[in-house]
Amino acid sequence: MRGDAIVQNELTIPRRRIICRAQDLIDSVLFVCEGWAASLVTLPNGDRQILSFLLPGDIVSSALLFRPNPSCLVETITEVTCRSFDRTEFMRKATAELGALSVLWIGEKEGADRLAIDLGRRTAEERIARLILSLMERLVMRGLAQGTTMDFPLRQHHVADATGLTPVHVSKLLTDFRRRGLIRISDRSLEIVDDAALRRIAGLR
Amino acid sequence: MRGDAIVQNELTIPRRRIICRAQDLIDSVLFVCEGWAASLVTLPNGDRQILSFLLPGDIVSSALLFRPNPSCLVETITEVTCRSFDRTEFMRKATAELGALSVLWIGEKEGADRLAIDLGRRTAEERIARLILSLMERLVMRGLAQGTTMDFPLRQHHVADATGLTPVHVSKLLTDFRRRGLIRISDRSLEIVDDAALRRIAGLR
DNA sequence: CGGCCCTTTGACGGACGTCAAATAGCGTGG
DNA sequence: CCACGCTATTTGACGTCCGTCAAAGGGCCG
Repeated sequence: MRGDAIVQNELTIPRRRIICRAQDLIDSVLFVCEGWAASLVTLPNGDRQILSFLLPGDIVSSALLFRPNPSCLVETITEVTCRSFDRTEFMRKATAELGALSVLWIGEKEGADRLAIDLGRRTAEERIARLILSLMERLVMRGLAQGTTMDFPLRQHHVADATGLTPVHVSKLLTDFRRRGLIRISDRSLEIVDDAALRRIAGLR
Repeated sequence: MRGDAIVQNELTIPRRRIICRAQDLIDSVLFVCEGWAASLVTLPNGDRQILSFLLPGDIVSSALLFRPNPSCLVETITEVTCRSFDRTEFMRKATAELGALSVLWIGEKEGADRLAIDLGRRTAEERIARLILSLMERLVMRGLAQGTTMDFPLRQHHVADATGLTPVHVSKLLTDFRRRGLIRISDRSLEIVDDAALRRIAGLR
């Protein structure tokens, strides 16, 4: 899935900005190069559910590979730079590599299923621990973190929106995590101090 | 995606039986012809989360299109008959029709996202109402229900496993729905008596 | 310095879970 | 057809996790 030849352009988006809406018509495929974003849904009552965080290297809504209608809102968290490709052009090249596409597909589906399991069957503590660990793991896999410390641009309301909780409860649990010496947060950076304990809470052996 | 020529065979599975496990190796693609099944995950503590119900016409785990490892357990609810196709053979034919594949893909992803939203942000009442309405809708689309009445082979523990609730709480809410004249359940069949009210509860205008 | 957003903290309430016991169905075998 | 046993469902009392509300600090930027 090398697409260097068909780069449409590269663009930079300020933080807290909407990249695309569910009603938009988008004829390009976007990949995040730097920064964090989130794809999410907002309910009539104003509640928000973040479906996934987009980190550098992620595709913005793989549904856009197949049709121009985004399935949900995508919003930047930090400033984001990304590359856009013409959709039909991109798919002409990608079709040959169905394998790479299927990896994308399966990865997204597994992520969505994991989220459902967390929200359906785990406590607030478990959900937050799992969120932290999964973000760390994804960043480490991409060489963007060393294993115990990572950039952490999320506000507590992002954590709340991702875990199905309220910002108030997230605050209580995060300060509790800190008091128990599990993590350290300062200056938009998060350090996992007691990895084993955090994994135990997350239900990972 | 017509595959009549490559049917491997047709098989019948009794109710309450496991079709495939996450550790299995399956080199065929299965489609449900009759009956209901569920794909689900079980946690170490015994909790279960149903990720989707499989109705006649559904593919059993579309991940199996691309690799032989199921991502979760699939279990029959009623007796199920299904058709199996050789995976590589099936994909050879399907690759030409990327459009049909993408419809499958997007449908599954949307289903998974809807589930996460329900579990993260909706009350027990809303979740159950939405489950009933979505099952009805899917059956009607396939001509398997007339719009107000459907076969309903689910036990309350299935509803609980799908909505992230306990069987006890599901029982209380279902009897409440019945007392309020919203639905009628008898003899493994469910009738929506007050569709408008049920939709209102579900948050669908 | 003032305003805004974010975080923290505490008191309180409600939705849902847990536990337990009673009842109802349902299939099996006598 | 009845007896039995198992599994589902119902119901009530009670507990707890998490939400709501409100107020009081931080931190950052003009």
